[in-house]
Amino acid sequence: MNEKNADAGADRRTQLRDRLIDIAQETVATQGLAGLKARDLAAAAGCALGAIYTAFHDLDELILRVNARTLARLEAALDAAFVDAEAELALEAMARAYLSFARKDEPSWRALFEHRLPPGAPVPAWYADARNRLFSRLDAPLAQLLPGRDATARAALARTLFSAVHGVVALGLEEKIAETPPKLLDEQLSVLIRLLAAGLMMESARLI
Amino acid sequence: MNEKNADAGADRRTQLRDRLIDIAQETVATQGLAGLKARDLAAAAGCALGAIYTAFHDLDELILRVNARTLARLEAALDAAFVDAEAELALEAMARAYLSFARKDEPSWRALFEHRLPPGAPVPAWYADARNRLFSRLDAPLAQLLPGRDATARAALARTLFSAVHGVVALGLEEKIAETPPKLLDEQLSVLIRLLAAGLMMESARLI
DNA sequence: ATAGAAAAATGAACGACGTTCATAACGAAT
DNA sequence: ATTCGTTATGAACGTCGTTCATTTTTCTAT
Repeated sequence: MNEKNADAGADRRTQLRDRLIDIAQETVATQGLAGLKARDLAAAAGCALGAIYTAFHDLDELILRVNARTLARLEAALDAAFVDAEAELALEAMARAYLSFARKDEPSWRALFEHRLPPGAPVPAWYADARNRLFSRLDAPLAQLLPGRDATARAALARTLFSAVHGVVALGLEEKIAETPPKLLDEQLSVLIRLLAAGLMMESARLI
Repeated sequence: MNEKNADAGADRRTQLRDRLIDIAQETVATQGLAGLKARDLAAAAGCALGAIYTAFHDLDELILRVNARTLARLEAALDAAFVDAEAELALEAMARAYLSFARKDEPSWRALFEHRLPPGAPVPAWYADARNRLFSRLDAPLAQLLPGRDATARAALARTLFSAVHGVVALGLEEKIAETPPKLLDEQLSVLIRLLAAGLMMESARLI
């Protein structure tokens, strides 16, 4: 096997991979994770059923790729919302952006948390990286609110705040747990940010 | 059909229902929702495969029954943790109890949020009642912290706080999203409660 | 150009799943 | 003993993800 052959093969495989991810992304966006079926996917991609398994080890791997793209879009949404003003405003803007993203792309967003790998399967490093980048978006506002804290403490705090916002959004959009009217959910998020920001300012005062 | 027959039939059916729920509960507790299989369930209950569908319309209905029991145990755990002392202490105790329950009964707890009904299927009223009771546990501490608020506002706030705690616990235990070391997760929860309680006290001051 | 070897694509087949339904087993009344 | 309405049964169905023997394509060497 010479170089040209290897490249051609890798190229074809890469093209198929991308096409499958594109289609799967669209399917998950419109019908949710449960709507993703190997046979439909192959039909939509115009390839054989077995071809999917030449591009990916299994559907879980494909789903992780789709989820990585969702994470990237979520990152972009948070970045777009970031306002370089007062920290509480920035935090509120990003929380609103998170809720807005979850509402607009609910099936894709939900897929991030619905999907589970088979027991014992390790999380691929490239996926762990993608989700870790999410939390770091809160670092700048937190640094402004708590100039005294070191980076490690800030990172932990970023995770805590992100998780709290996620919880309000997740349960708020979860009709089986707590169907929350949209207006009330907006209000809940505002209240949460207000309470947390007030708490952070007291922390800050306590440190000085 | 006379009364005795009808009663006997209903009785047998009820017995089978309870037995199936018992076994499903045990299966979910040890192997998670994904471990619940109709054939294994029938084998463990010593009944025919089809008998399951004489007791329940489908497995979703059975899962809702299992989840309702989990909700009841969670309620009991929160009640046991409730301390009738200072509000912040009560809130922290209940948050810890939530985390502790999720850790101890992780597969069952996870099943509460993993399970989705088929699209368009309404949430049964008895299930909605069971989950609504959860939030109300926070009402007493909140009434202490914010004596000025009416019951509706308190209920909304209870949902917000519960959701925030849930978010920290859910993402903290979710290895695919953010594997958090146990000690750090304990710490995150403490910080969250501290921040929220501080925020609530400022709200309270602002109202007076 | 052509034969032969190597690689890749194919889709029928497999096993597991939830659910259904024709059939069998049962019990009560005659 | 016979009938008849109920209930239980598990083989069978349709769907799913995944595999792998076979076919098709692609490349190499003559």
